[in-house]
Amino acid sequence: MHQVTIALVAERAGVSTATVSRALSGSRPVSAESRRRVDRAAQELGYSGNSIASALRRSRTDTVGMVVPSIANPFFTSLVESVEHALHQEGMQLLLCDSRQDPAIEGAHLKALAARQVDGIIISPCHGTRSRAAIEATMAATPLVQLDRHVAGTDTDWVGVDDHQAMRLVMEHLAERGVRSAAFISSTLTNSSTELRLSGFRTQADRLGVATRDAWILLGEYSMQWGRSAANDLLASGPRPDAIVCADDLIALGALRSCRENGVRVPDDIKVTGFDDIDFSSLFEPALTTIDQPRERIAAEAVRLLANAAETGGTAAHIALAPALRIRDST
Amino acid sequence: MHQVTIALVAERAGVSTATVSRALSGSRPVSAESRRRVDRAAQELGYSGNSIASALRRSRTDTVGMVVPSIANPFFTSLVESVEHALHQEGMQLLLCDSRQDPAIEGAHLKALAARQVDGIIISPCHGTRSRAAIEATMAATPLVQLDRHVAGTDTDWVGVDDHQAMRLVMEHLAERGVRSAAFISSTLTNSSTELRLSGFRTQADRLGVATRDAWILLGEYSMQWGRSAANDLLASGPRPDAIVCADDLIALGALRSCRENGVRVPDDIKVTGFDDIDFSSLFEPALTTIDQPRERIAAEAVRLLANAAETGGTAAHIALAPALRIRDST
DNA sequence: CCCCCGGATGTAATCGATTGCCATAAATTT
DNA sequence: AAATTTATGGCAATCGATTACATCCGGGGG
Repeated sequence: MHQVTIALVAERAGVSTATVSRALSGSRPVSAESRRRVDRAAQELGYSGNSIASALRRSRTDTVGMVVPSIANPFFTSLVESVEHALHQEGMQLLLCDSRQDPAIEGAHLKALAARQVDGIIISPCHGTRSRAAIEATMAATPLVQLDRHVAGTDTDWVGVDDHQAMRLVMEHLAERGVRSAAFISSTLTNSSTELRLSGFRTQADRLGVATRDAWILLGEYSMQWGRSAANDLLASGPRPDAIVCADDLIALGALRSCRENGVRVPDDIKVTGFDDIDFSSLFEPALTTIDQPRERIAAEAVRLLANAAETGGTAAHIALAPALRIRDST
Repeated sequence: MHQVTIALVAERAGVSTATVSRALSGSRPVSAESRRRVDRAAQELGYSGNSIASALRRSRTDTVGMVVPSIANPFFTSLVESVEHALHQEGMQLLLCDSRQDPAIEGAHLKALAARQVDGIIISPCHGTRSRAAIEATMAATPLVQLDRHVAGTDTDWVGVDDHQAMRLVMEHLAERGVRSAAFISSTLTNSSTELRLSGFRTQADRLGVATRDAWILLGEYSMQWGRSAANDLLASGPRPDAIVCADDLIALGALRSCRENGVRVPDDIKVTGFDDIDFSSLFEPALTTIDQPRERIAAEAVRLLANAAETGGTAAHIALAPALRIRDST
């Protein structure tokens, strides 16, 4: 069966292709009579349009590309979901790419997205410095906004959460609960949010008189496995802190598991906090105290920034949304 | 800055656009000299191609669309991830759509994907009957494969797991563990896999002499919340079964939680099984006994089917892969 | 010495929708 | 009644890459 083209519709409706195009898109007024005939012809032929041809002509694809370090990480999953919803509302679609924490794959994805003429790119860079070259090459040709994290030295829009503020909420809450010493489990990654959370932790610990020590700063990766093994090490050796502050929920859930395995009671013996408020966190036992990132809003802002990118060629926007503390049973 | 076109490259290399196209795509031989000049010119100009134009001409987009009922459901998340990987290997990209369990949204997505001339569509239909019309309309124009579930009466390729076989593994395992009665918590959805799991449960219970009763068949939705509340009901009233068999891991995790809250010990007082083997299942306490679906292979097969769809116009393939039982602490 | 063949290249048509520009007709103004 | 505006509609160029077809060249065979 052959593709139903606008020309076919035009012929059947007894009008020109121009009129068909106008009738269907409403880009210019068309007589009621014409519209009716076009609609009917399109209906009868099952015309559904060819957005490729349309995209070529308009140089708009109504598509945005999104690149995340790992689709399977629940935090990114829910960002992807929110972005998809936001785009769907605007009649746009999502090209999803997984960089698998690899700057080379990430670069390839960015290049492919640019070649596809996407209207914009939303990216959570996988590396704090090695993602830079590809991002800079891409942003020259395509509107780009960084999500959650951003690469040092790049001048693009960014939307995320205020990490320092978040750590302040966490630490003040712990201090109120009587915590006098705390460990911090995070990732070795060098991206902005990872670094800001660590520096926020240090700053607030100092400010609130919460003791830390170098051996209590454990850097690995964002995963339950790492959280579990890091907490195992922590609990096995030396004095035990009053609290374990984790840079994301996966790590925290791993830490909770380790505590249980080691017979350390949470929150009585030790308090544990996470970051992200993924779905599982509230359903774990004990339910995890964590920072809720306003994901819907982050996604919506990102989409909005891309939509406006064409107009405001001006300076890059940095939007740090306010985090919220979700107090649960782990503290 | 203007788009760098093939014409620009041609001019700079001192050859025709035809030669540039041939040199870059290798579609036809080109002299070593020409190739060198073209490569250099492309390099210098930072030419990156316009896949929209290419797609229009070739009527291939190197894109497949994927429609899932819920991106956030960990099982679908991991299918999405696997599909993305498989596609990336083939140099293709993924347009991801979330139908949010709504046949209307699903239909709109399918229509949009068809209009975008995707090379193929991978869908997990959100409804057993109401997804049918849209799927049938779409499959006429675009290769389509259903994943995991399929809609009754549609004649498309399908890849999933052998649900009956899976239930047999679960029930035989439980019977071996001495289970004499079992409840089943599932979803009200009417899609194939939901129904096959239920009928498989019944068949195997009969065969193995495991007692069931109507009040022990609880249908709600695929979520932890439902699993928890269903198990609460179950544990609150009447005699308690030896085991709770769940139609997916989310339900099972909710059930596990309910057991703990109700002071029912797992696996001593009651055994619990899931289905899917999502990442969290092995990290929960107790770790969940469940069915591992070979997601990578499901994804790979789906992509392969789409790739071959053009050639084999023949009959639809139904590929039911073998499930594997993962025995853990919950039994 | 002429013809044929195959490799390399160029020219221009093509994919399908959009839109600038002009034409026509009807409505309104002067 | 003439002039001007307004409302519609059509023609054909256009987006950028691919490719059918034509061309050109040099070498081998007759």
